[in-house]
Amino acid sequence: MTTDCLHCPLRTRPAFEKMTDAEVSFMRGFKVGELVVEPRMTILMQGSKSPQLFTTLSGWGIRHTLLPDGGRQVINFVMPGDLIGLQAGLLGEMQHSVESVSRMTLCVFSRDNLWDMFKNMPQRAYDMTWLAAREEHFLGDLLATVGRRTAMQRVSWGLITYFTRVEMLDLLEGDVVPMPYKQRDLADAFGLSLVHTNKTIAKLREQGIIELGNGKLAIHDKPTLAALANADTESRVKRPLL
Amino acid sequence: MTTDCLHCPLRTRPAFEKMTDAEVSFMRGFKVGELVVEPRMTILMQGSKSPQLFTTLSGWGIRHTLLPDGGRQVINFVMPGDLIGLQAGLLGEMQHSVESVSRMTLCVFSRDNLWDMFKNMPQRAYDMTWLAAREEHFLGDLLATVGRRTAMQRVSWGLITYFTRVEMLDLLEGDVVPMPYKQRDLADAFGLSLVHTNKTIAKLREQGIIELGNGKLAIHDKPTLAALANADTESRVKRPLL
DNA sequence: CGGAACATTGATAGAGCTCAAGGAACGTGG
DNA sequence: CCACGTTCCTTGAGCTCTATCAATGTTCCG
Repeated sequence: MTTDCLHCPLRTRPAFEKMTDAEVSFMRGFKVGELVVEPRMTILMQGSKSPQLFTTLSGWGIRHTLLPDGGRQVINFVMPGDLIGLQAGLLGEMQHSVESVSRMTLCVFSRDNLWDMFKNMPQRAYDMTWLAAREEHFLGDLLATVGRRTAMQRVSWGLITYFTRVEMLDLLEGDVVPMPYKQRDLADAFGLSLVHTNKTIAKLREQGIIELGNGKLAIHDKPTLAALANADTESRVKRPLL
Repeated sequence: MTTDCLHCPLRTRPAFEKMTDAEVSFMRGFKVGELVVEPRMTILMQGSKSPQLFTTLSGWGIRHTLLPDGGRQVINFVMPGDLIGLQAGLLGEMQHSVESVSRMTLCVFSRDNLWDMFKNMPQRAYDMTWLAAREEHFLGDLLATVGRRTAMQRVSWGLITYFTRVEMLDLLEGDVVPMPYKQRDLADAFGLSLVHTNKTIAKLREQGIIELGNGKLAIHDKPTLAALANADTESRVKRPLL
């Protein structure tokens, strides 16, 4: 029992651009199935040649790189509406792994149909490239954070950025958003040790700026957190959904 | 006096995929001009809405982000054949700046013709998306380096990666490649201070592993450098040229 | 010859890491 | 319903890697 694109629960959310009827019907054909994965499973493996791409229908995941010596760098957090596997689809091989954090439901697309899309539905192809460019933008921001910010700035920046992304998905309740990620995940994203991440979070908590725990993140004092982050405010534009 | 795509000096290099006649003639129409910039000039400014994309015909540049407090994170090194301004072309606004390091010659494309390309030359559109995915891959690797490697690993990884990229452009002479970037640029790429970068390079030099200076980089002992880098070997595939 | 840009080196301090131990929350089985 | 294991979070102590500060050297150009 899979979700028909016609009744896609994501499509109508404010974060996403409107889709034309032609696009929706194309996507119905593009979608070859649905995949449900349990928490902490590997969806795509670094180095693998997956024949499939996915769009996250529900749930939370992580994209990360594994270094030869066992180190782990989180590349991005995966949320509903996010496309994954573009690298495998285009380059032929994943350069990082994708794992589920919560239970996830994924729309499955076949790599073989990608070229069809470029040929027959250029609007969708354009959207896909748009998403790739946006992904690159995110990565650049994270790189600047990890390369040039202090621990306090990294954590502040990371939490604000995360908060804003989730907020746009309409998952905000008061000043609280879901936070399924563990401190281990955050540390690996910010390029910090687990211990130091924990201590930095503790400082923010003591000052009453945030609350974090039990699968929730609350930001009580956003202006202060933003100031600590040494960041410009993100522009919020609608994005296409694939 | 601009270069006709028909006689493009890059197209035939081993790093790039063959182009069909139809593609070449399309590119001739796509190219609206040529731009020459002197060293250390800003080509695209963070936050600007450039109406143009560029492909580097010759010369060397840098993509970097500027933080509000003055910090600078180098995102990537720009070499001949590299496409720049994709973000401005698609997202409408640059998220990082691009500056020249040496004198550069750039092929100029108009953003307005991008959609034409997706509509009428899907093969080229596909190639562009391929490039975007590859760029994302580079960024992910750099992120993992900056986030999870020690200073010695970062410098080793950075020099090897740089060397390999340049090598593929057919610019290798013995074990020497051009290195127009200053230690300041390297430090900002690796997320290290200038002083510490200098001292780390000095160590590699003392051990006879590399030579660096006077606009050249020589790698005398690649296996040792690779071991120090804690990295897997990069796969070398041909890439499209836009 | 003087100045600018870049590279090098030494001294010192501090941010963040590692190690280690304990606490809290939660599910499972007896 | 309690004991126990597992996973995650928290806190303290000590140390190391890297940043910062400061000075000197080098190269090149006008």
